[in-house]
Amino acid sequence: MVGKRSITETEKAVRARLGDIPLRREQMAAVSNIYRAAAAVRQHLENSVLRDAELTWTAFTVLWEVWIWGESETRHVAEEAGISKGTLTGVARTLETRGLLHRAAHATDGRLVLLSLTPAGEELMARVFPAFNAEEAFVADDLTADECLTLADGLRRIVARLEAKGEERRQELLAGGEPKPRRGGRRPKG
Amino acid sequence: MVGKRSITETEKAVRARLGDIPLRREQMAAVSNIYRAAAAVRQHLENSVLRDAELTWTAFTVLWEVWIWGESETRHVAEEAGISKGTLTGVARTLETRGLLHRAAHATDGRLVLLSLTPAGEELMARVFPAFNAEEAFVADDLTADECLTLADGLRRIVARLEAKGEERRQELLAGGEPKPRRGGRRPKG
DNA sequence: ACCCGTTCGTTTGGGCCCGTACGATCTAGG
DNA sequence: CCTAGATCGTACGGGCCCAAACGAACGGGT
Repeated sequence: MVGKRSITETEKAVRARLGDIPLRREQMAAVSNIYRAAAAVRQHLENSVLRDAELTWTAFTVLWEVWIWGESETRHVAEEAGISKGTLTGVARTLETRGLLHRAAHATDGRLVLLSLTPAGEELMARVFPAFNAEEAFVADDLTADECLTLADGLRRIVARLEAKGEERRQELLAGGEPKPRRGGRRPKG
Repeated sequence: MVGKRSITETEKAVRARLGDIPLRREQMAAVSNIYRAAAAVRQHLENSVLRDAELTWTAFTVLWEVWIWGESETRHVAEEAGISKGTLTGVARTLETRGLLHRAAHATDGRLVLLSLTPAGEELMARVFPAFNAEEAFVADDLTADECLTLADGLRRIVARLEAKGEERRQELLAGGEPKPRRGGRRPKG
């Protein structure tokens, strides 16, 4: 599910594949392990707690944001959940259909939509979140509390670096070539 | 894009939301930062190197596996890439249409399909991978090499724990309640 | 040769995901 | 007022994603 070849084995194959290209091994090991760990943790939670509650990862994330912060504007929920506003429209509709989420108009700004949990949504989160947190603790249970904090700090510094300098970096990389559109996305009106 | 509220702020809101439930804060911080970092890194790479090459994250992962390991059976590629075999069928078809991937029958086992890169695929990877690796190095550039190794080790231990005990744990959690089907997935034949 | 359980990759259905286009709405500046 | 620009959530198109169902192919046992 996460790959059965070891990091060491992979690095060896990479060096064999292009021994001339200078690799940054430590950074590569750290970053590629972020993907592996994220996928493994997500899969564990999806196949245990979330499956039991019949929630997808994203649906849970959306409910969690609204649960913690209370009634929220959709753009903020999308931002916090790390999904596009277009995606949120669909997820929110699904959750509304299931009677877990409520959509309401803003009192003074007619463009805004506010999301809040229904009583059923509140009940679900009160039941699911403790189980979710228990599994988060389970996956990290081979690490001491100190090691968890060290890990969290290293990851936080990567996130902080990208928030501070990511956009600038992407601009630099694109300088010269026009920004090709990502595959997918609505076609021009013509 | 990754959320503008701090971890500290979030934890405070969580405690306010359910002060009675005992949280495991260190583990929670470590694990939730894994999601944040993974999403931030993936988004950075998708919006720079991969966008320039007109590749999605998954498509790149599939090409990378075949590039590093050479002609491979599809089930192994899916396993290593961390996607289901059904997903791989679609991704491989897309890449085949674009002339980057080649599909061939196995010499003796008629069930197997072998994937390999076309010359165009080889050329693309030789150009894209160095840029990809450079961005992996960029995102971790605030960490020393030692810190990268510490980070990689912590993440590796989480992955190892899940590989060793994840399945068993999920069995324990399901004991008592029948395993509800994940949302999505083909309906039973009835 | 013929079963029969196993293992492939593919199909299918439901859902997530992004980025562009779009219409409704708000807000400044005249 | 009124109009130009900004910003909101939604519609849409293309692609990814999973799990169950499926048919082709394998392989051991008779």
